[in-house]
Amino acid sequence: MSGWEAIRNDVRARIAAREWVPGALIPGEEALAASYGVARATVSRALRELAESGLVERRRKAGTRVAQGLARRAILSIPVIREQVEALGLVHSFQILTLSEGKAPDQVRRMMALAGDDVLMHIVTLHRADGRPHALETRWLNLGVVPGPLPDLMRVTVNEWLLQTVPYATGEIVFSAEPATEAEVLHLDCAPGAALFVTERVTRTDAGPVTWVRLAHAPGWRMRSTL
Amino acid sequence: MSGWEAIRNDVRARIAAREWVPGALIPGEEALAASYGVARATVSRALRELAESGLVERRRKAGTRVAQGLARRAILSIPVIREQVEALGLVHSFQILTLSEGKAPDQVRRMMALAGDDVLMHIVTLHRADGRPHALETRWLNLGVVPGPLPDLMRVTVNEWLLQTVPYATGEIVFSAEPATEAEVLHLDCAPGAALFVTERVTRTDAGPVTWVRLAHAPGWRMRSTL
DNA sequence: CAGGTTATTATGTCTATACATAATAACCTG
DNA sequence: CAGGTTATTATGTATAGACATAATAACCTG
Repeated sequence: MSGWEAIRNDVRARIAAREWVPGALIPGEEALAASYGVARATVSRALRELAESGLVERRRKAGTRVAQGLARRAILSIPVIREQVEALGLVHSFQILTLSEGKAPDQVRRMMALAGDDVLMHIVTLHRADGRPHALETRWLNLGVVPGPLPDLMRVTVNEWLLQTVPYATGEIVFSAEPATEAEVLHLDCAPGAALFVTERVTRTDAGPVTWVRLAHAPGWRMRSTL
Repeated sequence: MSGWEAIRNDVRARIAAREWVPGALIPGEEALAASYGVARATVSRALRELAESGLVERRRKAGTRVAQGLARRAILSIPVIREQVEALGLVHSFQILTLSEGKAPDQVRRMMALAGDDVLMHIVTLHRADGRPHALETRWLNLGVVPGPLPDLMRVTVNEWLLQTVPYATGEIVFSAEPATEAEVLHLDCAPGAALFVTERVTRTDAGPVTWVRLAHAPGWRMRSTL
């Protein structure tokens, strides 16, 4: 363990041990540096990490204090479905159910913040794990902002292709629980109204909105993370 | 915008512009430092941020390359329920339905990795937003590892008290969609089997597992994040 | 004393330099 | 040529020193 990590852990431990309670001011960088026998930059690095993880709050002149911000933070890794499935030791396969062009529904157009009445590509894909239905993907793709031609959609999923092609994109993601629609009952092979874990995602680049996708997972799907 | 941020953004933009495609090696820190006219440490800081956000991967001697790791990362902020509710402009209130001591069910004991047959405190709380049911919280609390006496549970939620008392804790969190149980139907005022967004969380300190909590949100709840 | 100006201070950033470390490439040697 | 040793290299960490910045505290001044 390198020096700044040791200091970060020590500060963490002292906060856990309630040596410094939430809201309290902890010693300045200079003082800590002296007490640990390191340079100020090293302490600074340690405290910066703690600030990024939300454990302390830092303000110029005011100093560093233990956060009483009542939030925990979790970093979610959102893998592509293939990796989700393969992580379970299962074989991933997929099947395109619909592939057409048209005007997206108003709700989708609003979430994508689409201005004109652009024509989007509409793709519905069923993902399987060891042959059993895993997730139903409904996607609208803005061909105007993706560079180059579409890939062979039989061989590679749109999502994986997008991650390669538009590697840096921002966006929003929403998680919810929704009762299975008729199409989902049919393709995911579940009971009508079954509780499905649904993620909805919009991604965009500077050039404009790229895609909107809704992923309905088969019943029993769990998304986990450490905090 | 400070220097290293400008460099981070420029590198980001050049990746977005496909000057460097996924998998490609980008120039070394020294070369970039020279081209931007800054010190190596400044470039290093910029690239480290990009590595932390998952856009590039760095390895000693091998250099820095654009990630083809097919995952996006999202940072979830998990606020306390009161803040969730107040963020919607509603008034939060809560009501303790059950408060007892006993042995937790095996499933909970397993998730908490409890060794002995410790007695835990069992607390069921109904949270309301503007008087309407918002979430049903089922909690097991390990009194052995929390310091000091319990607070006045009529005035402050266990969760907020824990965040103050045990500010640094690790844990796992699991999100899922589940059909409403009988108790949930009753207290959340929803249809039998309605799709509920459920979060399950275990937190622990060095001293041992602190708490296990299951939160079933009323239908329609959405959790959102940017990526 | 209210309101504005100035000093002070802790963090934020940057520099140049040095050495550590991990991973690869180049080199032997049997 | 296989297998192990050594050199090389890009990132990782640490250093002291400097200046920037934001926020507070102290000080005037009317």
